[in-house]
Amino acid sequence: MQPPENRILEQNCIDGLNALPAGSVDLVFADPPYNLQLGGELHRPNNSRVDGVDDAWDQFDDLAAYDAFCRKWLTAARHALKDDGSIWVIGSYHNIFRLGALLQDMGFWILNDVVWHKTNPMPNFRGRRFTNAHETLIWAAKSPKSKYTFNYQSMKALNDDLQMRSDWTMPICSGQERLKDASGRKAHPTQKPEALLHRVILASTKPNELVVDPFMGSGTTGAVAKRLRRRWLGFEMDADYAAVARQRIDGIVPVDDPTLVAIESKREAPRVPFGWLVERGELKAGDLLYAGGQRQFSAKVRADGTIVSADHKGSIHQVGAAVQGAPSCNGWTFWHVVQNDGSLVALDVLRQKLRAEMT
Amino acid sequence: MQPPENRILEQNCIDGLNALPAGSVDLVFADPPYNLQLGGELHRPNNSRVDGVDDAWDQFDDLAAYDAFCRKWLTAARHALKDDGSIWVIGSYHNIFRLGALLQDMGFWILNDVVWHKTNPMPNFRGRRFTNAHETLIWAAKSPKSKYTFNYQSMKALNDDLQMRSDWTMPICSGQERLKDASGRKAHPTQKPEALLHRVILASTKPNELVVDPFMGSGTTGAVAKRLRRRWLGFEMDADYAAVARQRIDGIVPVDDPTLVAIESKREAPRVPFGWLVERGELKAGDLLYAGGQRQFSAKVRADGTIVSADHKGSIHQVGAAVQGAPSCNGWTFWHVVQNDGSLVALDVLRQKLRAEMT
DNA sequence: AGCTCTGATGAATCGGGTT
DNA sequence: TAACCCGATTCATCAGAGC
Repeated sequence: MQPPENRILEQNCIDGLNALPAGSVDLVFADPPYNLQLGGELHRPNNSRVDGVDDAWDQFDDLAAYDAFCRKWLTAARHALKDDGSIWVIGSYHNIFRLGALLQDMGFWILNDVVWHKTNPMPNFRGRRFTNAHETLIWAAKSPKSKYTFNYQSMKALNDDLQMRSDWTMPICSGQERLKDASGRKAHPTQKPEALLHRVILASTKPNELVVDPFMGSGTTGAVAKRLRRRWLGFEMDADYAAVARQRIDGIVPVDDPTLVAIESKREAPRVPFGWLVERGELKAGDLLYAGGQRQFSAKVRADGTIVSADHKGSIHQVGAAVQGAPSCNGWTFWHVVQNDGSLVALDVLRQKLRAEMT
Repeated sequence: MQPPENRILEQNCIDGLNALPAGSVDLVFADPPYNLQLGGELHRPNNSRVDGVDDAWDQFDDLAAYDAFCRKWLTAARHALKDDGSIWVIGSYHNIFRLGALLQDMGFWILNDVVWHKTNPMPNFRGRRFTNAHETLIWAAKSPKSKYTFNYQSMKALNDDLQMRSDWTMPICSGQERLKDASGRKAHPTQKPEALLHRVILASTKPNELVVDPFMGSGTTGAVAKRLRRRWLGFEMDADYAAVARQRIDGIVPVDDPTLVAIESKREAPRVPFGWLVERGELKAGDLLYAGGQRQFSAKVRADGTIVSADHKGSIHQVGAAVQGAPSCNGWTFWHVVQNDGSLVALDVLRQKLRAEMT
């Protein structure tokens, strides 16, 4: 018996996966509900309202209900998966620990956790936490003995001939790629970027294998699978989402050679904030900075990377500008530190050193 | 009863934490061991994985044993922690999902998961997976209602005046910082970089607060806490590790000037009611305030520190929100006054002046 | 055509003290 | 306890208008 393929089934994925022939699927990619628990409304500092994910499909009574739901669809996915197949799940801190623990409890063998480092995340508007700037993927085989697929050379080639790491830098899905409905609003609240699925599918499947997405949503998995000449199957209970996804995937043209498809974002030269020099111990809180002829200006370094000079407090740039009465200042070239031999060296030199170590 | 402080206790942390007065600890930082073998011997996450595990039932036994162990020390940590304290744990994919799920099950409230992006990770020699290039930290409050400490401005300063994100780029601990034993070998297998603890402690504690590390190891937590003028306490059962850590921490010199490690929080700045500006004569009843482009909004100051704008009457915040039709407004930055030279200056600037005169 | 400026927006567990 | 009120808080990117 063959599983259905290259279709979206408007069906509960638990029933759908269980109905597939056992061991018929090469890869499962799952972007399940995250179980976000939003309080009231959230506003940006300019008072505009944040359009959060408060859809009914993301509501669960409690952690136990969420766990029970996940155990069911993971069990169904395990049934459908080949012994040498593998599974990817994606989530945030709200749910990823539930998913990871469940996978382990069920006998899956975690191969990697992968961090999607977002280049352009939404800020934390209230200043109460760190900017939530990443999501986590877990890649797991069905068992420790599984002969899972990993296209090592393809991944290395994608990464300028360096081993692909467990942290992936990519922008969120926006602009032309983001699907819109008739009224111009986003067609799906959590559409994933194609670059992410490109890397997942290229890493862990071979051409013509079957990729199944239990929560198809806007259809990114199907779109990328089709382009990369993999077979695919998706479950999506929401008819509107399913319609959007079908239309999207119909428009995809498979490529002749997947390795020719380059939709990866370039790596950037790392930014090095001044504070990192303090954290790293290149400078210590209390160290003195000098500037101007005859060391006309001086300032003291604080533990958080600000500096203090008489009445002025702030970043190296702010204080540099203030002591000179100038509108602006490049603190990296303005301020100097005394080296062991008594000579002065600009902060910029220390930054170069650090940057070299970080590439 | 006061907890012991600035010491390393060679004691099981479960007993040790339980013996501390309830609610006496401001911050817990834990780098727990990872166990895949029954029999009580614990292995660190980065050590080579246990080879003997090829039976799925062994895994389940090990996972259950590990969960039970973690539940015990987390329960003890919860006992010792203040209601408004917070906890950090660090781990890899082997154990971080167990820890995260347990924290949630026990009522902790996850604030962020943070990714330590390693600039120089160990490569994956066999080429069967992605290079394991990060570790994950979880930062959690004791409950959703907790008034945990987050030094937003310090973190922002540390990152060149941009919000600190949930992904932190740092090298692993090596070179001079890495502690060696008498024979030149590394003194501890999983010594954490001081930069990591610098950021953790600076983010989530105030000077002189108590930081406790249940698995002290080579003493990085104590070293950084001491340097940043926090009180600290560590548990370490291995006498060799404890000795190394004590010697290390003894050599640490705290930053000499307490103001260099102090936290500047705008939220904690002394409150200056708007009315004081009127009382002091900085503004007079009848003076006009302006806001918006082209002085779109205006309001008149009254003698009691309220303001009036057409139909709206009340505080600078209330009227600012009302004229904009916004849910809230910071009147200090919204409203401006005309200076002698005709330019506009925000009320916040006048407040700054007054605050400076009050110190 | 090309530039600048403005506005919109993205998986969000986003107050605290006083009365 | 609950109501009230002060007042702190955003980054990268893209679309579209305006020049």
